[in-house]
Amino acid sequence: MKQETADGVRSVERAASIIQAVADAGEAGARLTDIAIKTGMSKTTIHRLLGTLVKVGWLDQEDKSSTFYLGLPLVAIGNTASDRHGLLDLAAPHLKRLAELTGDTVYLAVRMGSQALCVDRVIGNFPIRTATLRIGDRRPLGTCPGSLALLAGQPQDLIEELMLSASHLQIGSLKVDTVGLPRLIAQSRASGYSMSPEVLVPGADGLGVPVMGAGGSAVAALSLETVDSRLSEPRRTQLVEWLQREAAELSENLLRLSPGFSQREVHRMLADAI
Amino acid sequence: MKQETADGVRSVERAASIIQAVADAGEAGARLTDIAIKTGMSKTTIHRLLGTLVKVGWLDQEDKSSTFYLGLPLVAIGNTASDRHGLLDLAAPHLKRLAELTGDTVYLAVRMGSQALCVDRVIGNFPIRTATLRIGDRRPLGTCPGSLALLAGQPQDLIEELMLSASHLQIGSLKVDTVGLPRLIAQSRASGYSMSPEVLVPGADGLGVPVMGAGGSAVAALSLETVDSRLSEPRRTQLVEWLQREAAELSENLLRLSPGFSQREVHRMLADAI
DNA sequence: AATGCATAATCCGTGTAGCGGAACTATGTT
DNA sequence: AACATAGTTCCGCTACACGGATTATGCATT
Repeated sequence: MKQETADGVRSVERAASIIQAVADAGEAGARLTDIAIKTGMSKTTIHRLLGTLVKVGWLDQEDKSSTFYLGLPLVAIGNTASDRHGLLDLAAPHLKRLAELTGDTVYLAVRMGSQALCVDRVIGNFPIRTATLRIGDRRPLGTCPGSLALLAGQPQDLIEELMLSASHLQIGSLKVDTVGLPRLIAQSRASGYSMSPEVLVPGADGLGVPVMGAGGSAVAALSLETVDSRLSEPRRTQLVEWLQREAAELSENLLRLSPGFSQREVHRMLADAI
Repeated sequence: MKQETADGVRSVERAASIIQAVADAGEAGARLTDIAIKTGMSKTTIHRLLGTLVKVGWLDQEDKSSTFYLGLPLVAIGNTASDRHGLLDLAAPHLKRLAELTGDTVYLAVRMGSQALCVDRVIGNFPIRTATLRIGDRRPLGTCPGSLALLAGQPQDLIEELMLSASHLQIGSLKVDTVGLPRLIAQSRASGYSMSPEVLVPGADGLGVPVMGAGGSAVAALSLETVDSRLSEPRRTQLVEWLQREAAELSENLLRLSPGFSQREVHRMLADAI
């Protein structure tokens, strides 16, 4: 065998590995050698690519030290990425309103492969604060209220596929309860909201609801995290109601403003309308 | 002349141009031809790079349409980028507290070249909401309260340099008042806070204070935006006091937890301490 | 100071990976 | 049906990236 299925621009793939390595290093940054160990690429190559990456602003070498950090321009890029179809702007008022009504922490998540990606959050004013997820954090679908709502809102065939997918079975320390999951999904669909399948943080718990897009599947999820004592019955029904109302409104705005239709389809529809 | 000073990995530079082009296109995404027009590169090259960029997850081609969006993994990367040295985590409680105390919108900004980059914000509960900046937005230094505080907090020689820098004179529709700026900087330094040099959004105004890092220069700025009627005197003094207190605490935490010292220096200091 | 050990920067010959013009296909428009 | 526009594939040429070897730098230890 020559190369596996290597088609693609090598340098760019390598550059991506480097960025990923630096991102994994987190707030502390990474040095050339760290990256070499992590990626297995030769130091020479990394050195060359580092130069380019610094040049384009994706990496940053503070003063002239040997530690590299992710470049600040990536902040703007990342934020634009999370605003695809204007979702962030549309959802912001709903998140804010929920956080005010409930006092708890509210999250907005979208699906990224077999994971849920947290793209926004608003922390409420209730004195005891629970804020487990940060923007950019990922969870395997089905392991927290939001990601469960997102999963349950997918078409059935996709659910099967996602549950089977190997990467889905275990990501980090979180393992998906493959056995119990179908029941949880059924429950979510029946009741219109999702509860946390297992307690991740002792004392904290949450609720999630799907945000429907065109085609009847979930494009996002709104979820809420609070101390478990504040999820008991009189309050829970109220919370679910609020979440569902905001999700419905958001869904409506999404469908009106950013259709999942191609330009051609829109054209055709406009033509028909005239 | 052969090539300008072109050293660097071409493909990666090109890939960066493409990502930038897609980012500039914003929430609506970009097509191959759009990118070709914007970057001036040949379609073949773009096509090849697009393939790679999709493969590494930096671009996303929804279903199989011809529109490319920024990949969701960039959200996580961008967020890590803004958390350099743990700034985001350290600052979050202060932002939250300020937003609660004041009811107004609070921003956290850092310097990126001759611009200020907004890396976090919390919208307060006051019924009239002003939220001009979004996370990832940039402003030339000196054009808004936060960026002015950031500028005034730099060492004098850097200020001169930044004010001279051509790119600084006009970015987008914002033009820096080069003439009035030195006075504004002096005022900011004397009073310990900055006011908006000019009104960007009618009826809205703000205050900014620097967050000091090691070496006595500003590493970040806290700022606050509100309706101008809420900035008149009895209240303004109170706001400045709150901002300065939070900035001071944040500064202290920054110095304690994430020093600008190299690993060796830390080593030596620890050794001395024993 | 002197030595030793990392890590980072530079050099350079080799081979291939990336380049882009042109031709082709697909899709929507008049 | 003919046109227009956007995207894809082909292919030969060369510039460009590769990585082993070498040198330079910066910190710790003696």
